[in-house]
Amino acid sequence: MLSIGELAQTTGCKVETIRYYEKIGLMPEPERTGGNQRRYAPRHRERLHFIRHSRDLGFSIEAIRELLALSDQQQRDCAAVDALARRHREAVQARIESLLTLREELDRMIEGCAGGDVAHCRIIEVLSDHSQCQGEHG
Amino acid sequence: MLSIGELAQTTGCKVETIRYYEKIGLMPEPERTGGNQRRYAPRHRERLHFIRHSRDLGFSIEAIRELLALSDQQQRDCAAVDALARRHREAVQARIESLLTLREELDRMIEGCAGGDVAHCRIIEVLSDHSQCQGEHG
DNA sequence: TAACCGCCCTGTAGCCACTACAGGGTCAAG
DNA sequence: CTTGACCCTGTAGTGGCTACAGGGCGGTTA
Repeated sequence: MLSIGELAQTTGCKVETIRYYEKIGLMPEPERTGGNQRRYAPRHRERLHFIRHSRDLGFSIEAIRELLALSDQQQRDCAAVDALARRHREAVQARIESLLTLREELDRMIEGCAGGDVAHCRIIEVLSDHSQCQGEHG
Repeated sequence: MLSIGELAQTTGCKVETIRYYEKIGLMPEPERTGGNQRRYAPRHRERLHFIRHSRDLGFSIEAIRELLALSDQQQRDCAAVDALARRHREAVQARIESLLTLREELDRMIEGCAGGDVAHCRIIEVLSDHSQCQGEHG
């Protein structure tokens, strides 16, 4: 049985975050010592690993809640899991595309800056006026 | 002179957001009618355009605060503006790279899923175990 | 002039996913 | 038995808004 600090260390998760996951019902309530301190069994460690890894892969708390519920129903078809993962993949893809557009606009803006004083700064000028951008962004 | 609703319409910014920008000191306090309603001059519209465009380009509120302060000092050298823009560009670049890594892991995970039941779902398996990932992410 | 209705006002609370305290209690080593 | 590292609960803060509640204003119509 692990204390919350030990669990935190083995999972790379902060103590406060573990308590937070418990409060929002993502982590089950662990046993307690006589002095009211949490003591975790291996299954808690596995679940926290699952949560942390999913978070690192960008899944939202609500998505993880669904994934956990699905992973508890071992005999059901995994189509719902697949759909969730694909939806998230598409969201990541969209974010990448919008950041690439952004980077282009930033590059154009920065390249345009030839030094000198603020009154003639290309960056300030572009920021004031979106029509000087190549395309849409944001 | 524009009412707050008119200003919102011409800038594509919500009314609440304009009031929020005023509260945090990003927008200057406008004049008021006898009945205490805000009335905006053209310079407010320009400033709000600057703010919105900067936000769309991903600058943080604090960065915009600095950019606005710098753009008010027309005769100073624009090196500080340039540095701010470049730093932001690098942050965007880093974010893109981390999302690309993420997308790769998600793709590998999704491709690995051959259907069937949750007990044998590759996605659930990888989520439980980071060592099955190619590299670091998150 | 009164009524109407859409707009405006302030202030507060909520969103996400944590993080950071304050003010106290517990556990294990020495 | 004392020390000090850890743990407890509860609340408030982060960024950048958004969404009310409960009231007031402004301009048009009757």
